[in-house]
Amino acid sequence: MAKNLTTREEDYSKWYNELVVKADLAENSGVRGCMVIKPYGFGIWERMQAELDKKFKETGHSNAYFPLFVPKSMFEAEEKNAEGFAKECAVVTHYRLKNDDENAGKLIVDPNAKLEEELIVRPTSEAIIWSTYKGWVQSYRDLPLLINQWANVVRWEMRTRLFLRTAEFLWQEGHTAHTTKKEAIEESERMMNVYADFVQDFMAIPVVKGLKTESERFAGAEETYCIEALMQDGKALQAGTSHFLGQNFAKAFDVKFATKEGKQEYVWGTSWGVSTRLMGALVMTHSDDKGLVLPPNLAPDQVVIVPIYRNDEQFDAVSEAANELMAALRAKGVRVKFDNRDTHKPGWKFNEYELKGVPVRIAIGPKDLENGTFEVARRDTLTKEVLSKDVIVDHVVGLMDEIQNNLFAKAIDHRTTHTTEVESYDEFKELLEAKGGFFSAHWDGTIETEEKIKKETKATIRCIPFDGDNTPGTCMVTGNPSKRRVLFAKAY
RNA sequence: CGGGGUGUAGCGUAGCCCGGUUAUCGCGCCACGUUUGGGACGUGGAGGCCGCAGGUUCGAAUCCUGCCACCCCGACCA
Repeated sequence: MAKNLTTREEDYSKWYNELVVKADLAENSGVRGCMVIKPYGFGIWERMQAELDKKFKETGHSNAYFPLFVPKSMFEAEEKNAEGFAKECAVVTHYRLKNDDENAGKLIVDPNAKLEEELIVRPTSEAIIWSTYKGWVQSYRDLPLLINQWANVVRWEMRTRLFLRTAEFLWQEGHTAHTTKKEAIEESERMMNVYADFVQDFMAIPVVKGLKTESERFAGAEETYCIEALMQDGKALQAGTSHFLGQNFAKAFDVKFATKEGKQEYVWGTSWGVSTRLMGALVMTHSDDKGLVLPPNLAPDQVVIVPIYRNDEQFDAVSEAANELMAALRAKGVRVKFDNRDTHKPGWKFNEYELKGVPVRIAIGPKDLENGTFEVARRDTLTKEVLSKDVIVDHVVGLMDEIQNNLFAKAIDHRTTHTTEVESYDEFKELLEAKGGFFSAHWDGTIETEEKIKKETKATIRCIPFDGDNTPGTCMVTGNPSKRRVLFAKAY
């Protein structure tokens, strides 16, 4: 393992790539664009899953699982959605290999084993799920249908980066069906709020809730709700989306229900998802030049205890104190690891756990035993203090909240100082390059203007914020009337 | 998918232009000893289809062709 990370200042994107690999989150695999998520990275993802899954259950959803493959004819049933994903679909055309007669030991695709109908590897599951819902829904009594699935999906991306954009990624996708438009819209908004609460409270990442413009909307949706986060380098990252699908999929897959009055009506749908991309957001929001910084809620190990000793007697004495402390902390619900490996020195371990972002490190040595103290180091502030036996447990328990809150506060502060209200297009262009971040500006609401801005500056409208400034004004580009300010940024 | 770059031990690299002893160095790894409060030191050792496949040549890490993977810049995207 190399000793130092490239700094964010030197090369932000290199820093990110190195950090993800060196902190043991993930690595590239022998398969183009596909990553291996390593145990440490997967441990963090599992914590996200557990919390989200709990929230989904609390809001009435149940998990189910649908197939990885979607027959082409089924996939293309909802035209807009199919078109939107067409360019990035992996397609299965054959079902068998055979020995290559001209090349001993090699296999070739058996030309006689061509599928009658190609199978699309799901880039998202609306098609297969709605074709299934047709059989599940007959009456208003079957509604609402509130289903979530944890799955992998494949989108054949040209340029990939670990977690941020990979050809295969893990996510959850919720798919619901409702009797009324109002109920479906409420569901879309509810799930956007569930995501926002999760990302802010659990991941300590502040987000802006809003609505996507028509051009940024999910293909096949009537409306896309989103949460947008701002990374340390001033680029925005879409952290989650929730779609109101109207009756588009119901009509495409003929999902109708009998109302109380006995009339046949199409159901109203939603879908919503967050992915392993959140891992990228986590890294780019909190981490520093020394490595990963994890909020306590997500850290697989919240506290690590490092023993310091010169001989077996000291090790035994220190271990006893460590085990005692570990038991006391665990009793309070803190996830603690005692690193009693004799194969690495304390200094090596200190660096290792800083790289891996463990929130709190406690060192115990002979001096501490003598004085009845512990050395406590915080990963978020990189500060150390010596605490007495009597207060250590309460203090560390308190640190969990304190660090979680501090990380969120720091991220909020970064976003506040990197959100700029601009009045003119010149000012926008200048500050976009000089400063980056979010820009709150007036826009005339047309696709043409949005396109022009995107072409000229690479910035896009991240969202029309819900809690933004709703006072009318004039578009910074055309001078035409604008109903409200929208949020611009360069995005991942 | 277009342009550019890279690929040599687990990691980082020298050598490649200008083909020719046993492929360089550092980290890591293994053994033993001394060490242990911020990435220890000494001694000894192991580890290489020079990305893969062809070709040119008496001879290829080095030259040529194709392929694969990764990185950067575009187009596309969560």
